[in-house]
Amino acid sequence: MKFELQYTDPKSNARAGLITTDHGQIQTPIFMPVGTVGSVKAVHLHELKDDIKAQIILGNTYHLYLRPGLDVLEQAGGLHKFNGFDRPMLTDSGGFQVFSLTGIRKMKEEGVEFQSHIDGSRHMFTPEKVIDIERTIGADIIMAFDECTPGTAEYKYAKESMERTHRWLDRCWQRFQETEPKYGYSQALFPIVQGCVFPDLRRQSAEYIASKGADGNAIGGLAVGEPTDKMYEMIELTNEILPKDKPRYLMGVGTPVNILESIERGVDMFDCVMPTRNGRNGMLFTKNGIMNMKNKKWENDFSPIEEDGDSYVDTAYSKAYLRHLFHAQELLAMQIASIHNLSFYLWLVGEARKHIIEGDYTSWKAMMVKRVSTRL
RNA sequence: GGGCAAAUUCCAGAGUGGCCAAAUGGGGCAGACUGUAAAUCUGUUGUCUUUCGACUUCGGUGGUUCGAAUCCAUCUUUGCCCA
Repeated sequence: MKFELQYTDPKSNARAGLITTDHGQIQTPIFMPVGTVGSVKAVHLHELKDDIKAQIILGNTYHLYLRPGLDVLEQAGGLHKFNGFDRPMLTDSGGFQVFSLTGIRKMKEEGVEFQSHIDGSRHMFTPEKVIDIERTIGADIIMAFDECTPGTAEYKYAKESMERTHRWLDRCWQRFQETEPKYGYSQALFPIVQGCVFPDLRRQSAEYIASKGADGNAIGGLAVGEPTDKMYEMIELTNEILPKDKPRYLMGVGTPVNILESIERGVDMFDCVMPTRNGRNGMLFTKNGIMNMKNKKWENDFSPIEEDGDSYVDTAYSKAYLRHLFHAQELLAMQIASIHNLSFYLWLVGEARKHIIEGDYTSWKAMMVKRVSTRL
């Protein structure tokens, strides 16, 4: 994997770049749709590629390991062959599941013992095992196994957690060096900065992560319960330390505003379930603000979903029709919402890139932040 | 024509003397959702009031009772059975 830093905003830390993988290139800043179990929920391949114009999508180690399982993935020849998405992919390590599956997992120095949310069976994830699984899934970018520390953690816990994540990183790194890709194309391992909301821990973690000299670096443990201004503060001080010539990936973030603000602070890559999950639950993000499509106010509004939207669904369907589909619990509602929201997110980061290149990112961002956060 | 059963808040449907403005489900209205245990979850759903609370409501009418959605009479309507 290669990263070329193409433009840097003179007025902020925003950057535009180009990532090259064996499955193609990614223009940054980029938003990566989440496809946890190997599918971006409610979205077909041709919609994902041609309409949404996804340049890279995510998969999840924990979920794919449980189902369909490593045998199937290996027989398929990796996830790209299995799901048909022939562009770059990234796998999350299961570190987020360490955070989200509280109650059915046990943390140990060796790793994490999980109970499957599907059948309750017990599984042990160690850093080594996670790398092995990620080799088998075969994403272009694979994430180190970390603990996503809750944003509300106390200092003592946050420190211990961060230090454990660092030790796990060493083990991931070593396993990664000792093993080869399985399917004939290369893989890059991204380490993850933790440290919760504590500046000294964040700096310490960023320095440790930077010292690995990885092809790209991630910022984790944000948007997990801490105040938004804390999140921005952590991004800022982390990005002062992370190398400029490598892509920076802010994991799991976020709202359109979060993304615009983080781009300004030097983040290049994003992923979030928000456009798909919230979309399935009736929330649409548009250039002009946020709509809850289930609301009565759209009942008789036969205007297009979004007049100047970037996706064909925006003018193909009306607000009233989409509201009807949600009320009728039609699958099409979730499909339309997902396609719309992902198209919007990809449009947003694409516009951000244009404005970084044109040199007016900060003023454009200030205007956009107001527009996209309006409640319609 | 005769017999039996039933009528409850938007719908279905509990409730058979006070703890009932009335369970539960649906529907409606609104909210939440940030590396997806999420096509999920939460709140609310008679009127008025900021709260306390007040008022109206369980097919109609009239009773019994300190007190009725609940008991009695009668009427209306609906369903089932017999002819």
